[in-house]
Amino acid sequence: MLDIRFVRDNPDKLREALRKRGMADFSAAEVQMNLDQVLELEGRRRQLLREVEELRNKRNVVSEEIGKLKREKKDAAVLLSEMKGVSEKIKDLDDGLGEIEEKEKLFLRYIPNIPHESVPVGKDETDNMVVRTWGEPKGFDFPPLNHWDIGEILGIIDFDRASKIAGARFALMKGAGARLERALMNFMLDLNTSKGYMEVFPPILVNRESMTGTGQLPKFEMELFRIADPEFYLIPTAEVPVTNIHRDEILKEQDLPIYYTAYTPCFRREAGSYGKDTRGLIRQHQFNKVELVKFVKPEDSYDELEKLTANAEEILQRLDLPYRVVALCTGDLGFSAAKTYDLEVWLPGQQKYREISSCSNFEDFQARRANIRFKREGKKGTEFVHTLNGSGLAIGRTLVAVLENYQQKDGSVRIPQALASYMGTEAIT
RNA sequence: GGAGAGGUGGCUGAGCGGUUGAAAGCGGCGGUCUCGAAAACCGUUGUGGGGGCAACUCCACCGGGGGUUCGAAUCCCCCCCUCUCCGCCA
Repeated sequence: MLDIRFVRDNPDKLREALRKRGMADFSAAEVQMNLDQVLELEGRRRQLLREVEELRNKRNVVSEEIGKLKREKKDAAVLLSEMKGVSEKIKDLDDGLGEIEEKEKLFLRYIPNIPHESVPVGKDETDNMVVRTWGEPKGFDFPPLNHWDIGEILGIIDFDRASKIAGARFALMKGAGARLERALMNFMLDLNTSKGYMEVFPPILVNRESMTGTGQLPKFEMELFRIADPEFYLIPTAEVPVTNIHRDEILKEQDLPIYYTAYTPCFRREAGSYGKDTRGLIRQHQFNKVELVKFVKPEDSYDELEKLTANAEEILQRLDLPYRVVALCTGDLGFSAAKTYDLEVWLPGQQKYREISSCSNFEDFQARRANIRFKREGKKGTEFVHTLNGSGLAIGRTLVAVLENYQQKDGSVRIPQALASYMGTEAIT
Protein backbone atom coordinates (compact mmCIF):
# COMPACT_ATOMS: atom_id res chain seq x y z
CA MET A 1 0.00 0.00 0.00
CA LEU A 2 1.23 3.45 -0.84
CA ASP A 3 1.06 6.38 1.54
CA ILE A 4 -1.96 8.55 0.80
CA ARG A 5 0.31 11.53 1.36
CA PHE A 6 2.62 10.29 -1.36
CA VAL A 7 -0.33 9.91 -3.70
CA ARG A 8 -1.60 13.33 -2.73
CA ASP A 9 1.74 15.07 -3.23
CA ASN A 10 3.05 13.10 -6.24
CA PRO A 11 0.17 12.21 -8.54
CA ASP A 12 2.44 12.63 -11.54
CA LYS A 13 5.07 10.24 -10.23
CA LEU A 14 2.32 7.74 -9.58
CA ARG A 15 0.92 8.12 -13.09
CA GLU A 16 4.39 7.65 -14.51
CA ALA A 17 4.92 4.49 -12.46
CA LEU A 18 1.59 3.08 -13.52
CA ARG A 19 2.35 3.82 -17.14
CA LYS A 20 5.65 1.97 -16.85
CA ARG A 21 3.80 -0.98 -15.44
CA GLY A 22 1.59 -0.91 -18.49
CA MET A 23 -1.52 0.22 -16.68
CA ALA A 24 -2.06 3.35 -18.78
CA ASP A 25 -3.64 6.02 -16.60
CA PHE A 26 -4.95 4.43 -13.52
CA SER A 27 -8.45 3.41 -12.87
CA ALA A 28 -9.00 0.51 -10.58
CA ALA A 29 -11.74 -1.38 -12.30
CA GLU A 30 -12.40 -3.32 -9.12
CA VAL A 31 -13.25 -0.20 -7.19
CA GLN A 32 -14.44 1.94 -10.08
CA MET A 33 -12.47 5.00 -9.24
CA ASN A 34 -9.72 6.88 -10.96
CA LEU A 35 -6.86 8.85 -9.52
CA ASP A 36 -8.49 12.25 -9.91
CA GLN A 37 -11.55 11.11 -8.04
CA VAL A 38 -9.41 9.85 -5.22
CA LEU A 39 -7.51 13.11 -5.00
CA GLU A 40 -10.83 14.90 -4.77
CA LEU A 41 -11.97 12.43 -2.13
CA GLU A 42 -8.82 13.12 -0.13
CA GLY A 43 -9.59 16.82 -0.16
CA ARG A 44 -13.07 16.20 1.16
CA ARG A 45 -11.71 13.83 3.77
CA ARG A 46 -9.43 16.45 5.25
CA GLN A 47 -12.14 19.09 5.21
CA LEU A 48 -14.51 16.77 7.03
CA LEU A 49 -11.82 15.75 9.47
CA ARG A 50 -11.30 19.34 10.44
CA GLU A 51 -15.01 19.85 11.04
CA VAL A 52 -15.34 16.75 13.20
CA GLU A 53 -12.33 17.66 15.27
CA GLU A 54 -13.63 21.14 15.84
CA LEU A 55 -16.90 19.75 17.13
CA ARG A 56 -15.15 17.24 19.33
CA ASN A 57 -13.08 20.01 20.80
CA LYS A 58 -16.25 21.90 21.62
CA ARG A 59 -17.72 18.83 23.25
CA ASN A 60 -14.64 18.30 25.37
CA VAL A 61 -14.43 21.89 26.53
CA VAL A 62 -18.11 22.30 27.38
CA SER A 63 -18.38 18.91 29.05
CA GLU A 64 -15.56 19.84 31.33
CA GLU A 65 -17.32 23.09 32.11
CA ILE A 66 -20.48 21.17 33.00
CA GLY A 67 -18.52 18.95 35.31
CA LYS A 68 -17.07 21.94 37.05
CA LEU A 69 -20.50 23.55 37.55
CA LYS A 70 -21.96 20.35 38.91
CA ARG A 71 -19.19 19.97 41.40
CA GLU A 72 -19.84 23.53 42.59
CA LYS A 73 -23.54 22.66 42.78
CA LYS A 74 -24.37 25.28 40.19
CA ASP A 75 -26.94 25.08 37.47
CA ALA A 76 -25.73 23.66 34.19
CA ALA A 77 -29.03 23.48 32.37
CA VAL A 78 -28.08 26.05 29.75
CA LEU A 79 -24.94 24.27 28.73
CA LEU A 80 -26.69 20.92 28.84
CA SER A 81 -29.35 21.98 26.39
CA GLU A 82 -26.71 23.54 24.20
CA MET A 83 -24.89 20.24 24.04
CA LYS A 84 -27.96 18.21 23.25
CA GLY A 85 -27.46 16.72 19.86
CA VAL A 86 -23.82 17.68 19.44
CA SER A 87 -22.73 14.10 19.86
CA GLU A 88 -25.24 13.03 17.30
CA LYS A 89 -23.88 15.56 14.86
CA ILE A 90 -20.37 14.33 15.52
CA LYS A 91 -21.51 10.81 14.88
CA ASP A 92 -23.08 11.77 11.58
CA LEU A 93 -19.96 13.55 10.36
CA ASP A 94 -17.83 10.72 11.66
CA ASP A 95 -19.83 8.16 9.75
CA GLY A 96 -19.37 10.14 6.58
CA LEU A 97 -15.67 10.38 7.28
CA GLY A 98 -15.46 6.67 7.87
CA GLU A 99 -17.10 5.99 4.54
CA ILE A 100 -14.64 8.18 2.72
CA GLU A 101 -11.71 6.57 4.48
CA GLU A 102 -12.95 3.10 3.57
CA LYS A 103 -13.27 4.05 -0.07
CA GLU A 104 -9.85 5.63 -0.07
CA LYS A 105 -8.23 2.64 1.60
CA LEU A 106 -9.86 0.22 -0.78
CA PHE A 107 -8.56 2.24 -3.68
CA LEU A 108 -5.08 2.45 -2.22
CA ARG A 109 -4.99 -1.31 -1.78
CA TYR A 110 -5.42 -1.76 -5.52
CA ILE A 111 -2.54 0.53 -6.45
CA PRO A 112 0.69 -1.38 -7.10
CA ASN A 113 4.08 -0.39 -5.76
CA ILE A 114 6.28 2.16 -7.54
CA PRO A 115 9.07 0.38 -9.46
CA HIS A 116 12.61 1.28 -8.43
CA GLU A 117 14.52 3.46 -10.89
CA SER A 118 16.90 0.60 -11.68
CA VAL A 119 14.09 -1.62 -12.94
CA PRO A 120 14.18 -2.02 -16.73
CA VAL A 121 11.13 -0.56 -18.44
CA GLY A 122 9.22 -3.08 -20.49
CA LYS A 123 5.81 -4.48 -21.19
CA ASP A 124 6.07 -8.21 -20.39
CA GLU A 125 8.46 -11.04 -19.60
CA THR A 126 10.11 -10.72 -23.01
CA ASP A 127 11.53 -7.40 -21.83
CA ASN A 128 13.11 -8.85 -18.70
CA MET A 129 16.85 -8.37 -18.51
CA VAL A 130 19.35 -11.17 -17.99
CA VAL A 131 21.76 -9.81 -15.40
CA ARG A 132 24.19 -12.74 -15.28
CA THR A 133 24.41 -16.43 -15.96
CA TRP A 134 26.25 -19.04 -13.94
CA GLY A 135 27.42 -22.44 -15.16
CA GLU A 136 27.07 -24.03 -18.55
CA PRO A 137 24.10 -26.14 -19.61
CA LYS A 138 25.60 -29.61 -19.78
CA GLY A 139 25.69 -31.47 -23.05
CA PHE A 140 24.22 -34.97 -23.08
CA ASP A 141 25.32 -37.81 -25.34
CA PHE A 142 21.78 -39.07 -25.21
CA PRO A 143 18.42 -37.30 -25.39
CA PRO A 144 17.75 -36.02 -21.85
CA LEU A 145 14.41 -37.01 -20.39
CA ASN A 146 11.75 -34.94 -18.68
CA HIS A 147 11.71 -35.24 -14.92
CA TRP A 148 8.30 -36.92 -14.98
CA ASP A 149 9.68 -39.66 -17.16
CA ILE A 150 12.73 -40.00 -14.96
CA GLY A 151 10.54 -40.08 -11.89
CA GLU A 152 8.27 -42.70 -13.33
CA ILE A 153 11.10 -44.92 -14.56
CA LEU A 154 12.84 -44.80 -11.18
CA GLY A 155 9.55 -45.25 -9.37
CA ILE A 156 10.08 -42.18 -7.19
CA ILE A 157 7.22 -39.94 -8.38
CA ASP A 158 3.70 -41.28 -8.76
CA PHE A 159 1.34 -38.83 -10.44
CA ASP A 160 -1.43 -41.34 -11.11
CA ARG A 161 -1.94 -42.32 -7.53
CA ALA A 162 -1.62 -38.68 -6.45
CA SER A 163 -4.52 -37.78 -8.68
CA LYS A 164 -6.51 -40.64 -7.19
CA ILE A 165 -5.78 -39.38 -3.69
CA ALA A 166 -6.24 -35.67 -4.36
CA GLY A 167 -6.57 -34.72 -8.02
CA ALA A 168 -4.64 -33.03 -10.77
CA ARG A 169 -1.56 -30.98 -9.87
CA PHE A 170 -0.56 -33.18 -6.95
CA ALA A 171 2.34 -35.57 -6.65
CA LEU A 172 3.14 -38.59 -4.53
CA MET A 173 6.83 -38.79 -3.81
CA LYS A 174 8.15 -42.23 -2.99
CA GLY A 175 11.34 -43.77 -1.71
CA ALA A 176 14.39 -41.87 -2.92
CA GLY A 177 12.07 -39.20 -4.32
CA ALA A 178 10.61 -38.48 -0.91
CA ARG A 179 14.09 -38.66 0.58
CA LEU A 180 15.41 -36.20 -2.00
CA GLU A 181 12.61 -33.78 -1.16
CA ARG A 182 13.61 -33.94 2.50
CA ALA A 183 17.33 -33.78 1.72
CA LEU A 184 16.88 -30.58 -0.28
CA MET A 185 14.82 -29.03 2.46
CA ASN A 186 17.44 -29.76 5.13
CA PHE A 187 20.31 -28.75 2.90
CA MET A 188 18.72 -25.40 2.16
CA LEU A 189 17.76 -24.67 5.76
CA ASP A 190 21.24 -25.57 6.98
CA LEU A 191 22.90 -23.36 4.43
CA ASN A 192 20.55 -20.46 5.10
CA THR A 193 20.96 -20.62 8.86
CA SER A 194 24.74 -20.66 8.38
CA LYS A 195 24.33 -17.30 6.59
CA GLY A 196 22.67 -15.73 9.60
CA TYR A 197 19.02 -16.43 8.90
CA MET A 198 16.98 -17.59 11.87
CA GLU A 199 15.02 -20.71 11.17
CA VAL A 200 11.31 -20.46 11.88
CA PHE A 201 8.46 -22.88 11.33
CA PRO A 202 5.27 -20.86 11.14
CA PRO A 203 1.56 -21.66 10.90
CA ILE A 204 0.54 -22.50 7.35
CA LEU A 205 -3.09 -21.63 7.94
CA VAL A 206 -3.45 -17.93 8.52
CA ASN A 207 -6.18 -15.40 9.12
CA ARG A 208 -7.49 -12.74 6.82
CA GLU A 209 -5.45 -9.97 8.42
CA SER A 210 -2.20 -11.75 7.60
CA MET A 211 -3.18 -12.30 3.99
CA THR A 212 -4.07 -8.62 3.72
CA GLY A 213 -0.86 -7.59 5.42
CA THR A 214 1.37 -9.03 2.75
CA GLY A 215 -0.91 -8.07 -0.11
CA GLN A 216 -2.48 -11.37 -1.16
CA LEU A 217 -5.86 -9.95 -0.27
CA PRO A 218 -8.03 -8.47 -1.50
CA LYS A 219 -6.65 -8.55 -5.01
CA PHE A 220 -5.53 -12.15 -5.33
CA GLU A 221 -8.25 -14.06 -3.55
CA MET A 222 -8.67 -16.31 -6.61
CA GLU A 223 -5.19 -17.72 -6.11
CA LEU A 224 -5.84 -18.88 -2.57
CA PHE A 225 -7.28 -21.95 -0.94
CA ARG A 226 -9.63 -21.02 1.84
CA ILE A 227 -11.21 -22.89 4.69
CA ALA A 228 -14.74 -21.69 5.19
CA ASP A 229 -16.04 -22.45 8.61
CA PRO A 230 -13.48 -21.26 10.97
CA GLU A 231 -12.14 -18.87 8.36
CA PHE A 232 -8.54 -19.62 7.45
CA TYR A 233 -6.42 -19.29 4.36
CA LEU A 234 -3.75 -21.75 3.27
CA ILE A 235 -0.55 -19.87 2.66
CA PRO A 236 0.64 -19.58 -0.96
CA THR A 237 4.15 -18.84 0.34
CA ALA A 238 5.95 -18.62 3.69
CA GLU A 239 6.30 -14.92 2.95
CA VAL A 240 2.81 -14.53 4.43
CA PRO A 241 3.21 -15.94 7.95
CA VAL A 242 6.86 -14.91 8.26
CA THR A 243 6.41 -11.29 7.22
CA ASN A 244 3.41 -11.13 9.53
CA ILE A 245 5.55 -12.16 12.49
CA HIS A 246 6.15 -8.47 13.09
CA ARG A 247 2.78 -7.11 11.99
CA ASP A 248 1.69 -4.16 14.16
CA GLU A 249 5.03 -4.01 15.90
CA ILE A 250 7.53 -1.23 16.49
CA LEU A 251 11.01 -2.71 16.26
CA LYS A 252 14.11 -1.21 17.80
CA GLU A 253 16.74 0.11 15.43
CA GLN A 254 19.33 -2.27 16.88
CA ASP A 255 17.04 -5.24 16.14
CA LEU A 256 17.51 -4.63 12.42
CA PRO A 257 18.25 -6.25 10.11
CA ILE A 258 16.22 -9.35 10.92
CA TYR A 259 16.71 -12.42 8.72
CA TYR A 260 14.36 -15.41 8.76
CA THR A 261 14.34 -18.62 6.81
CA ALA A 262 11.38 -20.97 6.85
CA TYR A 263 10.42 -24.22 5.28
CA THR A 264 6.69 -24.53 4.61
CA PRO A 265 4.34 -26.27 2.27
CA CYS A 266 2.65 -23.78 -0.06
CA PHE A 267 -0.80 -23.97 -1.61
CA ARG A 268 -1.99 -22.32 -4.79
CA ARG A 269 -5.16 -22.57 -6.76
CA GLU A 270 -3.38 -21.97 -10.07
CA ALA A 271 -6.61 -20.56 -11.39
CA GLY A 272 -5.99 -19.08 -14.80
CA SER A 273 -3.06 -21.34 -15.56
CA TYR A 274 -5.12 -24.12 -17.06
CA GLY A 275 -3.08 -25.95 -19.63
CA LYS A 276 0.20 -24.53 -18.32
CA ASP A 277 2.72 -27.09 -17.11
CA THR A 278 0.02 -29.67 -16.67
CA ARG A 279 2.55 -32.46 -16.51
CA GLY A 280 5.21 -32.84 -13.91
CA LEU A 281 6.14 -31.10 -10.71
CA ILE A 282 6.59 -27.59 -12.03
CA ARG A 283 3.15 -26.31 -11.16
CA GLN A 284 1.43 -28.02 -8.24
CA HIS A 285 -1.43 -27.10 -5.94
CA GLN A 286 0.80 -28.08 -3.03
CA PHE A 287 4.55 -27.67 -3.03
CA ASN A 288 7.38 -27.23 -0.60
CA LYS A 289 9.51 -24.17 -0.41
CA VAL A 290 12.24 -22.71 1.76
CA GLU A 291 11.85 -18.98 2.01
CA LEU A 292 14.15 -16.10 2.97
CA VAL A 293 12.62 -13.02 4.59
CA LYS A 294 14.31 -9.81 5.71
CA PHE A 295 13.29 -6.76 7.70
CA VAL A 296 15.79 -3.96 7.16
CA LYS A 297 16.35 -0.24 7.44
CA PRO A 298 15.25 1.71 4.34
CA GLU A 299 18.75 2.88 3.45
CA ASP A 300 20.01 -0.73 3.34
CA SER A 301 17.27 -2.45 1.41
CA TYR A 302 18.88 -2.50 -2.03
CA ASP A 303 22.17 -3.84 -0.70
CA GLU A 304 20.15 -6.40 1.19
CA LEU A 305 18.35 -7.42 -1.98
CA GLU A 306 21.68 -8.14 -3.66
CA LYS A 307 22.80 -10.16 -0.65
CA LEU A 308 19.57 -12.08 -0.45
CA THR A 309 19.75 -12.93 -4.13
CA ALA A 310 23.34 -14.05 -3.70
CA ASN A 311 22.27 -16.32 -0.83
CA ALA A 312 19.65 -17.97 -3.03
CA GLU A 313 22.18 -18.27 -5.86
CA GLU A 314 24.66 -20.01 -3.62
CA ILE A 315 22.24 -22.87 -3.14
CA LEU A 316 22.20 -23.46 -6.88
CA GLN A 317 25.96 -23.07 -7.08
CA ARG A 318 26.53 -25.66 -4.38
CA LEU A 319 24.23 -28.02 -6.23
CA ASP A 320 26.16 -27.18 -9.37
CA LEU A 321 23.01 -26.34 -11.30
CA PRO A 322 23.36 -23.85 -14.18
CA TYR A 323 21.17 -20.79 -13.80
CA ARG A 324 20.74 -17.20 -14.75
CA VAL A 325 19.58 -14.12 -12.90
CA VAL A 326 16.88 -12.03 -14.49
CA ALA A 327 15.79 -8.54 -13.51
CA LEU A 328 12.04 -8.33 -14.03
CA CYS A 329 10.94 -5.39 -16.13
CA THR A 330 8.29 -2.92 -15.02
CA GLY A 331 5.57 -4.76 -16.92
CA ASP A 332 6.34 -8.13 -15.32
CA LEU A 333 6.94 -6.88 -11.80
CA GLY A 334 4.65 -8.21 -9.06
CA PHE A 335 2.02 -5.99 -7.48
CA SER A 336 3.85 -5.32 -4.21
CA ALA A 337 7.43 -5.38 -5.44
CA ALA A 338 9.63 -2.38 -6.19
CA LYS A 339 12.30 -4.61 -7.70
CA THR A 340 12.59 -8.32 -8.35
CA TYR A 341 15.28 -10.71 -9.50
CA ASP A 342 14.16 -14.12 -10.72
CA LEU A 343 16.56 -17.03 -10.57
CA GLU A 344 16.02 -19.37 -13.48
CA VAL A 345 17.54 -22.83 -13.43
CA TRP A 346 18.45 -24.78 -16.55
CA LEU A 347 16.18 -27.74 -17.26
CA PRO A 348 17.64 -30.09 -19.89
CA GLY A 349 14.32 -31.90 -20.26
CA GLN A 350 12.70 -28.69 -21.46
CA GLN A 351 15.85 -27.11 -22.90
CA LYS A 352 14.80 -23.99 -21.04
CA TYR A 353 15.59 -21.84 -18.04
CA ARG A 354 12.72 -22.00 -15.57
CA GLU A 355 12.00 -19.84 -12.54
CA ILE A 356 13.14 -21.40 -9.30
CA SER A 357 13.34 -18.34 -7.10
CA SER A 358 12.02 -14.83 -7.00
CA CYS A 359 13.80 -12.27 -4.83
CA SER A 360 12.06 -8.97 -4.19
CA ASN A 361 12.44 -5.71 -2.38
CA PHE A 362 9.04 -4.38 -1.34
CA GLU A 363 10.49 -1.27 0.24
CA ASP A 364 7.86 0.00 2.67
CA PHE A 365 4.88 -1.19 0.65
CA GLN A 366 4.18 -4.30 2.71
CA ALA A 367 5.38 -2.72 5.92
CA ARG A 368 2.86 0.10 5.63
CA ARG A 369 0.11 -2.37 4.95
CA ALA A 370 1.14 -4.69 7.74
CA ASN A 371 2.11 -1.75 9.99
CA ILE A 372 5.69 -2.87 10.71
CA ARG A 373 7.75 0.03 11.97
CA PHE A 374 10.99 0.76 13.74
CA LYS A 375 12.28 3.53 15.93
CA ARG A 376 15.65 5.11 15.39
CA GLU A 377 17.90 5.58 18.39
CA GLY A 378 17.44 9.07 19.77
CA LYS A 379 14.94 10.17 17.13
CA LYS A 380 11.33 10.98 17.60
CA GLY A 381 8.66 9.06 15.77
CA THR A 382 8.79 5.85 13.81
CA GLU A 383 9.50 4.76 10.26
CA PHE A 384 8.31 1.81 8.27
CA VAL A 385 10.88 -0.92 7.78
CA HIS A 386 11.66 -2.28 4.35
CA THR A 387 10.75 -5.92 3.75
CA LEU A 388 12.33 -8.34 1.32
CA ASN A 389 11.87 -11.95 0.52
CA GLY A 390 12.97 -14.62 -1.88
CA SER A 391 12.74 -18.32 -2.34
CA GLY A 392 15.77 -20.11 -1.13
CA LEU A 393 14.56 -22.25 -2.94
CA ALA A 394 11.41 -23.83 -4.34
CA ILE A 395 12.06 -27.45 -3.39
CA GLY A 396 9.92 -29.20 -6.02
CA ARG A 397 11.52 -27.28 -8.83
CA THR A 398 14.97 -27.83 -7.40
CA LEU A 399 14.23 -31.53 -7.32
CA VAL A 400 13.19 -31.32 -10.97
CA ALA A 401 16.46 -29.58 -11.79
CA VAL A 402 18.50 -32.21 -9.95
CA LEU A 403 16.74 -35.08 -11.70
CA GLU A 404 17.08 -33.55 -15.14
CA ASN A 405 20.61 -32.20 -14.82
CA TYR A 406 22.06 -35.24 -13.10
CA GLN A 407 20.39 -37.95 -15.15
CA GLN A 408 22.70 -40.60 -16.59
CA LYS A 409 22.63 -42.58 -19.78
CA ASP A 410 21.69 -45.74 -17.89
CA GLY A 411 18.59 -44.04 -16.45
CA SER A 412 19.99 -43.46 -13.00
CA VAL A 413 20.36 -40.08 -11.36
CA ARG A 414 23.56 -39.02 -9.67
CA ILE A 415 23.24 -37.12 -6.37
CA PRO A 416 25.02 -33.75 -6.18
CA GLN A 417 28.00 -33.78 -3.84
CA ALA A 418 26.38 -31.23 -1.54
CA LEU A 419 23.44 -33.54 -0.95
CA ALA A 420 25.37 -36.76 -0.48
CA SER A 421 25.32 -36.72 3.30
CA TYR A 422 21.65 -35.79 3.34
CA MET A 423 20.71 -38.56 0.92
CA GLY A 424 22.99 -41.27 2.19
CA THR A 425 23.50 -42.46 -1.38
CA GLU A 426 25.54 -41.39 -4.39
CA ALA A 427 22.84 -42.11 -6.91
CA ILE A 428 19.21 -43.04 -7.42
CA THR A 429 18.95 -46.19 -9.46
C1' G B 1 -17.26 -29.34 23.46
C1' G B 2 -18.39 -27.91 29.14
C1' A B 3 -16.99 -24.57 33.47
C1' G B 4 -14.32 -20.36 35.15
C1' A B 5 -10.60 -16.03 35.04
C1' G B 6 -8.68 -12.07 32.47
C1' G B 7 -7.32 -8.42 28.43
C1' U B 8 -4.89 -0.78 30.78
C1' G B 9 1.54 2.75 28.57
C1' G B 10 8.34 -1.03 27.00
C1' C B 11 7.05 -4.36 31.48
C1' U B 12 4.45 -5.03 36.44
C1' G B 13 0.08 -2.98 38.18
C1' A B 14 -3.93 0.93 40.16
C1' G B 15 -8.12 3.26 38.36
C1' C B 16 -16.25 6.37 43.09
C1' G B 17 -18.96 8.26 34.94
C1' G B 18 -16.34 14.50 35.17
C1' U B 19 -8.40 18.45 35.04
C1' U B 20 -6.90 10.32 33.91
C1' G B 21 -2.96 10.18 28.35
C1' A B 22 -4.04 7.66 32.55
C1' A B 23 -1.45 6.66 40.01
C1' A B 24 2.67 3.73 41.66
C1' G B 25 6.87 0.61 40.78
C1' C B 26 10.42 -1.29 37.29
C1' G B 27 13.01 -0.33 32.92
C1' G B 28 14.90 3.60 29.41
C1' C B 29 16.97 8.57 28.68
C1' G B 30 19.19 13.36 30.65
C1' G B 31 21.45 15.60 34.92
C1' U B 32 23.71 16.26 40.11
C1' C B 33 27.37 13.68 43.03
C1' U B 34 32.20 10.63 41.65
C1' C B 35 38.92 9.86 39.36
C1' G B 36 35.28 6.45 37.20
C1' A B 37 31.19 3.35 38.33
C1' A B 38 27.32 1.74 41.66
C1' A B 39 23.94 3.73 45.13
C1' A B 40 21.17 8.07 46.17
C1' C B 41 18.65 12.36 44.48
C1' C B 42 16.33 15.65 40.55
C1' G B 43 14.16 15.79 35.84
C1' U B 44 12.29 13.26 31.61
C1' U B 45 9.98 9.18 29.23
C1' G B 46 3.74 6.42 24.16
C1' U B 47 1.51 6.03 19.10
C1' G B 48 -1.19 7.92 15.01
C1' G B 49 -3.47 12.07 12.73
C1' G B 50 -5.12 17.48 11.62
C1' G B 51 -3.61 22.79 11.51
C1' G B 52 0.82 26.15 11.64
C1' C B 53 7.22 28.65 8.68
C1' A B 54 7.72 27.90 13.76
C1' A B 55 7.11 28.18 19.09
C1' C B 56 2.91 25.49 19.37
C1' U B 57 -1.95 23.69 19.20
C1' C B 58 -6.08 20.46 18.46
C1' C B 59 -8.16 15.35 17.75
C1' A B 60 -8.02 10.09 18.52
C1' C B 61 -6.19 5.72 21.05
C1' C B 62 -6.95 1.73 28.05
C1' G B 63 -8.37 -6.07 23.05
C1' G B 64 -12.16 -4.84 18.60
C1' G B 65 -17.13 -2.97 17.31
C1' G B 66 -21.80 -0.88 18.74
C1' G B 67 -24.94 1.57 22.67
C1' U B 68 -26.33 4.80 27.10
C1' U B 69 -24.73 10.01 28.58
C1' C B 70 -23.61 16.95 28.23
C1' G B 71 -19.29 13.71 29.40
C1' A B 72 -17.07 6.50 29.26
C1' A B 73 -10.69 3.17 30.67
C1' U B 74 -14.95 3.25 34.12
C1' C B 75 -22.15 1.38 32.83
C1' C B 76 -24.84 -2.02 28.87
C1' C B 77 -24.65 -5.40 24.36
C1' C B 78 -21.92 -8.23 20.59
C1' C B 79 -17.28 -10.15 18.88
C1' C B 80 -12.00 -11.51 19.26
C1' C B 81 -7.87 -13.16 22.00
C1' U B 82 -5.13 -15.24 26.28
C1' C B 83 -5.01 -18.29 30.66
C1' U B 84 -6.88 -22.33 34.23
C1' C B 85 -9.82 -26.83 35.11
C1' C B 86 -12.76 -30.98 32.90
C1' G B 87 -13.81 -33.90 28.44
C1' C B 88 -11.86 -35.44 23.66
C1' C B 89 -7.66 -36.00 20.62
C1' A B 90 -2.47 -36.10 16.96
